[in-house]
Amino acid sequence: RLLRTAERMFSTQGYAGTGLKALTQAADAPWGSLYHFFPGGKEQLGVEVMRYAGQRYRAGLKATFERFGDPCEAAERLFTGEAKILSTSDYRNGCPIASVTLDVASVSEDLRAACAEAFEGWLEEIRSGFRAAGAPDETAASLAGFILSTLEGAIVLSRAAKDPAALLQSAVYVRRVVDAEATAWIGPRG
Amino acid sequence: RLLRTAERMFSTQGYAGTGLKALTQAADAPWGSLYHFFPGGKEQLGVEVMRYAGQRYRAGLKATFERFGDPCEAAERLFTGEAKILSTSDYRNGCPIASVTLDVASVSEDLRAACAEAFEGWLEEIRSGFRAAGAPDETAASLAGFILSTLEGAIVLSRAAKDPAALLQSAVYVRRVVDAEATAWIGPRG
DNA sequence: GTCTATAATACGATAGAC
DNA sequence: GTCTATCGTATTATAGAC
Repeated sequence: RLLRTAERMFSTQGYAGTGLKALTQAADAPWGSLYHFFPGGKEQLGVEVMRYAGQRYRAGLKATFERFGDPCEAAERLFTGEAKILSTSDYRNGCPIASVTLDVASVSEDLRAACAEAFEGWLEEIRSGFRAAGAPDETAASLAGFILSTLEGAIVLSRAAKDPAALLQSAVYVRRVVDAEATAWIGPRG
Repeated sequence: RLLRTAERMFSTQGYAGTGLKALTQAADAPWGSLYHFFPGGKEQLGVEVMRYAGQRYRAGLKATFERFGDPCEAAERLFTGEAKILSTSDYRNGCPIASVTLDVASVSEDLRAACAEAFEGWLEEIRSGFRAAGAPDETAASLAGFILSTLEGAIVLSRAAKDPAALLQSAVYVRRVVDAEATAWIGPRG
């Protein structure tokens, strides 16, 4: 339960902005239990939260790509889905990995590596979605990097503006890119 | 000088992770001068840093678009240029606006608005770059949102992985998108 | 007016009580 | 083993000395 609460607080307040005292209070957990479960302190907590959130979102990605047979449509849905999530949560429910990355990438090497691993898992999931549709390995890899980059950046812009415009604009162009690439391996649309 | 130092520290450590004491120490400024220049405390400092950094980077964007007559090439250079900046700074020199946004977008309304204004200035600069080349207003607007989203997200992924791959992969696809769009308003390449 | 010293508080971490 | 009380430090903010 601490992990789940920490994930939410990291995504809205960042890593440095989330106090351990406030965390235990929000999770209705006693103060000592934190250092019982995480003897390594805040850094260990952060690493495990990155792992936890990484797996959770990765499962969501997998579900999205399995739900829509066409990976191109799945990619578009990532953007429109996130737009809905943000607008219905008053633009608070962002990406915990991105928040922690920008806070600590240059401060804690362990945490940076944990963030990188979480992102890598997402990239692998997106890659496999495109490979399953017949895309070559290299194409799937660069498409995944492009899609996740655009998605993460659009979340940042949308949260700053409290407006899903960036996500919706990006959705259109990303869809266009993946559709165009798809014609290269499945032939002209059909 | 405080603004310049704070911009750098925000971009590497985030807003919450940057202590005012460490800031004055890094800027070789006495402790009291901070509250002399910024009576509103840390929040006012943050707002003014966002303004300062927003204008600085906006000038850089303008210079890039003016340097390369073709806005499509300018857009691509934003990515390759940032890739060089990151790799030569050991992936520390990220985007201060994005860092602060993810730290405080849901905590301080004033700071969130300042971040949004900074991003909006960049978007306007990119838009004007494309409008100058003949793009319709709506096309320029959605292209700008897409480009800036992808750039910001690619910076996050690159910093986490300590690898410019995300930026370079994104550069290819962004270039492809803007080139394809350009044919719609200037006719087939030439 | 510009800076040093200090106040009040919250932080992360560690003891010891049950 | 699980939780409460406390420690030392760092934080932001405010006084008062020059």
